[in-house]
Amino acid sequence: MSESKDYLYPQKWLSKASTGDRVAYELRMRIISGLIESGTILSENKLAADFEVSRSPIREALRILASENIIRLEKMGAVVIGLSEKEIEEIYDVRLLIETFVFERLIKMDTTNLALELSKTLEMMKVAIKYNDADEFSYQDVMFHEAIIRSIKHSYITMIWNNLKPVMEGLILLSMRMRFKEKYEDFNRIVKNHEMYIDAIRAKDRELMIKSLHENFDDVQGKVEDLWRSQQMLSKGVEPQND
Amino acid sequence: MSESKDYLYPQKWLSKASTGDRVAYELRMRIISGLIESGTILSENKLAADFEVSRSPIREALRILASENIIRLEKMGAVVIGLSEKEIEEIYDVRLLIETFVFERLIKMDTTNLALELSKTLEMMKVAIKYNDADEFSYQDVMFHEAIIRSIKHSYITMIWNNLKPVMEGLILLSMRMRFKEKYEDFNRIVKNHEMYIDAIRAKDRELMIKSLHENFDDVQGKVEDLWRSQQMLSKGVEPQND
DNA sequence: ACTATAATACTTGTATACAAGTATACTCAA
DNA sequence: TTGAGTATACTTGTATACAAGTATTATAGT
Repeated sequence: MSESKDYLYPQKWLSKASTGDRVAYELRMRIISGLIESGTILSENKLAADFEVSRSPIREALRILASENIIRLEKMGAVVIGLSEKEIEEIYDVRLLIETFVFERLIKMDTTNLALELSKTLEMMKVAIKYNDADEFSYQDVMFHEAIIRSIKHSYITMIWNNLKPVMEGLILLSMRMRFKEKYEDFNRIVKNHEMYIDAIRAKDRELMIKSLHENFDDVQGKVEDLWRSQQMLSKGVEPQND
Repeated sequence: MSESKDYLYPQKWLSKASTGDRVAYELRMRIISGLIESGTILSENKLAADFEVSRSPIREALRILASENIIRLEKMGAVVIGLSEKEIEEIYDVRLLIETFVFERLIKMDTTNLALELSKTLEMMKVAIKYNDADEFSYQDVMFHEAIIRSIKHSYITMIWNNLKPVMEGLILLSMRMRFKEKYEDFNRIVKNHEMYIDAIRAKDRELMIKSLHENFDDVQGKVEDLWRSQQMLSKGVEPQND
């Protein structure tokens, strides 16, 4: 894990991660970005050689990615599933599903502290926009939704989130990096949308929340084609995994 | 993995499983059943010695159980979380959530084949009841719900199911073993309930489906206290993991 | 040219070895 | 008795070795 290649995943987010986790994060980004094409067969030995680590952390990484449904472990090799538009839609189905569930619980709770935390996070997002920091913006965006989901303290909803989060984060990272370069004006809408979400939580307004969720959904979902373009862009200079 | 202890998980279901999976299945049962108490700290070395395997499959098993939220990996050792009533309720929350989602999709599909498959599975359940085979019954019960969930071919809903399934299966196994001994009359109601579910799917009757789901929910959920009693019963003769 | 069989070069699964870090217990000093 | 510091026995993370199985390739026979 010490090669000189460009990494797609922000290295500073990995300060405490084990080698296995690092490999998983990086491999995930390469798969989501399309750098490693769907259908590719990954071998533990080749990956170990590429990342210059032993098979142990590679195996660990492959199990993680398999549990996220972006690869499939077979008898001989791991087959890359990747993310087609269908899968991305499905991810957002699940996000909608769990955030709707969460909101129903939130309605019965005191949401003052949560709303406050979300406001803070949104402020950070604004700063990230100001300083053109796509990665930091993505991080805060993910934290925004994580804060909402964790707030109801439902361990099995949190479990689903934990399984979904890495892929979501990857998607958001790629999407935001592209937009910071090409669609800077998008961020006004994104900020507005998050403000709407906070208002919905503060006011416990179910309709407003659904509206905001769906707009956020359309915001990412509708722009998938752009994302694929951006992936082409980001893929330059790094060679594919397999021959 | 060749010790002479009594196993809680049906060994014949593990014919093709790797050592790591076997350990995971067995450990999961011991945790769910309360045989290994919540709060216990599991060490890889001790587990490896107990199961008479190396640390590699043990590590694999621990990762699996951690992703299912029944243990928590820490710096020194894995802490058993287990299943309190809160967790069991949460599992059923999620089952309700995803099965409701699935049903909405089913309504837009041709459900003839699915209804047929479910009828077949239900027949098998009846045979299992007739021959007093709790494990076979549990297996078919799980397959019943799995068939429904898989039928919509939604990879991320399937992913959630895959994460939930092992724990659900364990709960059902323990619950059914107890009932076959103590509450045989329950099975009439369970069969009726599954028939209702099939009818709902065939007729695409949303209300009937919700009714059946909730009854099934109450059926297991309401009987948690019994389950704990049964766990005591099943736990006899096997000593705990830790000292 | 084509099939059957054997050799080979891969694959994963498991066991083991070693390194680095952490908690515990013990020793020595005040 | 109490406290600081050190030794020790544990822990996990990673690398490596080996075994068993599978696909592919090469070879021999027709």
